[in-house]
Amino acid sequence: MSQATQNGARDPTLATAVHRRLREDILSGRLPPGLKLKLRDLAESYGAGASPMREALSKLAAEGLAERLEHRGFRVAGAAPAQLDGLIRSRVLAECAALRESIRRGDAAWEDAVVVAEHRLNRLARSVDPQRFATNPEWEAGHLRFHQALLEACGAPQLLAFCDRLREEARRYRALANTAAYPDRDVAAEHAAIARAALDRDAEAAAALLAQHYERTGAFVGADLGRRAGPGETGVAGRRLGG
Amino acid sequence: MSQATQNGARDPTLATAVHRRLREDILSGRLPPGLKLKLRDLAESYGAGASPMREALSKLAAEGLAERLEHRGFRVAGAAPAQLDGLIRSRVLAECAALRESIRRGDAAWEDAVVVAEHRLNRLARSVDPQRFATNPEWEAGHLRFHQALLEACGAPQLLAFCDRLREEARRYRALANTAAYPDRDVAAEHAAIARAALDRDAEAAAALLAQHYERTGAFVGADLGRRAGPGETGVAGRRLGG
DNA sequence: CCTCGGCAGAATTTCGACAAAATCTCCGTC
DNA sequence: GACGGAGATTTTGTCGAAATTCTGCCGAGG
Repeated sequence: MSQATQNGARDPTLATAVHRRLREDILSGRLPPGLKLKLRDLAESYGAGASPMREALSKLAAEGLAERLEHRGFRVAGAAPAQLDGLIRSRVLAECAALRESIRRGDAAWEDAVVVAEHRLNRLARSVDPQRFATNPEWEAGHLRFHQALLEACGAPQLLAFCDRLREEARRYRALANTAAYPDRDVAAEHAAIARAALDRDAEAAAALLAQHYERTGAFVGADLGRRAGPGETGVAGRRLGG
Repeated sequence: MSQATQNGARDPTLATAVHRRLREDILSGRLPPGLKLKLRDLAESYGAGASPMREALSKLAAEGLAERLEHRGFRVAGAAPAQLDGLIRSRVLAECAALRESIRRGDAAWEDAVVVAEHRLNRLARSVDPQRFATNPEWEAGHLRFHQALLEACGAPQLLAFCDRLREEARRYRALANTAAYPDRDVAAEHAAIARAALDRDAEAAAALLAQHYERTGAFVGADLGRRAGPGETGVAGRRLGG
């Protein structure tokens, strides 16, 4: 009852609360790639001691969102275009494999879930403002659910968890590039095509469409990222904390 | 100079040393699935304070080798036959996807690496004792290298890291089942067939052979595991630390 | 002018003690 | 005899300080 605030008293332990906040700050791009994460500053900034902070950072490092340098602390993971390439490739390979298996094993309940997820996604507006593009959290959640539903029948929990992790990393790159709406694209149509192919049990077509879906976004984000950072930028330069 | 012992003073920090030892103890089966990991006992047992121990456990939980129960500490991850199924399926899907891409992208250097890895593996004895089966660490390392070499040209670092993690989890199940040599199998021939198909750029055949390679081992291990635990065993029962 | 060695300063890592939560025990009651 | 609850015990989670390690700087030497 008293857990009313958005992220207030929901976390049972300080370490998990700090982990969640820190992760959100990295994923949203508020903490830029390569930033040195000084324990003291963080502890003060997030209002926690060194122990929970350290634990949160350690977990983040295991998730790939931070890097650990022994005896030299932590830093936010780099985000160079080359790394984005590897990420996209990992995503395409992992998700296509999961999708193929899902199509092979999926039953009627899986089909229903895919249909429902796509329907709900179509009911939501991509942007909260019809004039200027501004991401709609509900649409993002629906989008996530749709892609999860597609893979869910593959029967490989670890692989699904891995796909979730890669999805989050990809979200970070999107936030960093701050790419607005993509021109010349009809994402709803792409989703519809993927769903149709999956429900038709056409694994090859569905995988190809899904791969295209991710590679297109990756190309846009990569171009924007490269434009900002310039060629040769590693994304791990030693920037300092801004606030 | 003083770093003579096998795993003695190599780790720069206590937390990483404890993490390594704890992980090895879980992977080798010395710490059985579902075991409650009490912080005090562990700290005493491994000769470290609570902070490094906690950090190691947190990392282990992120890797999937331990489970975290908020305010109730940690326990060794379960190892039920059903979980093994999911693991094998994840492995087959992930590694086959990586192998296909590796075959598609691999250059001459990749081919060389595969040939060399297979050759070296064949030069090593599977068992240190020709009479009674006892795993040869060198063969294990060579085996690991061979499978890594196969996938290495896929250009997806995250996916490769994921495959490494799944390989370790699989090793844990093998250790738990303590399966001796597999009857009616010629692993060297299986490896040779996989390598040949890969070098011939026959992605379908190579993936099929690799999948068979893992599924066979999985079936043996699963059978042994089921025989020990009995049907319905969850593998997360609350056992206590033995010493 | 450039390089090397050592000396402060800062940061990370670890320790031991404290506070909060969960589990267990034991007793009274139905 | 079984159930439920209050208190004691155990265990986890957190804090602040000490020890160890890294970083940057300054001066001596080539």
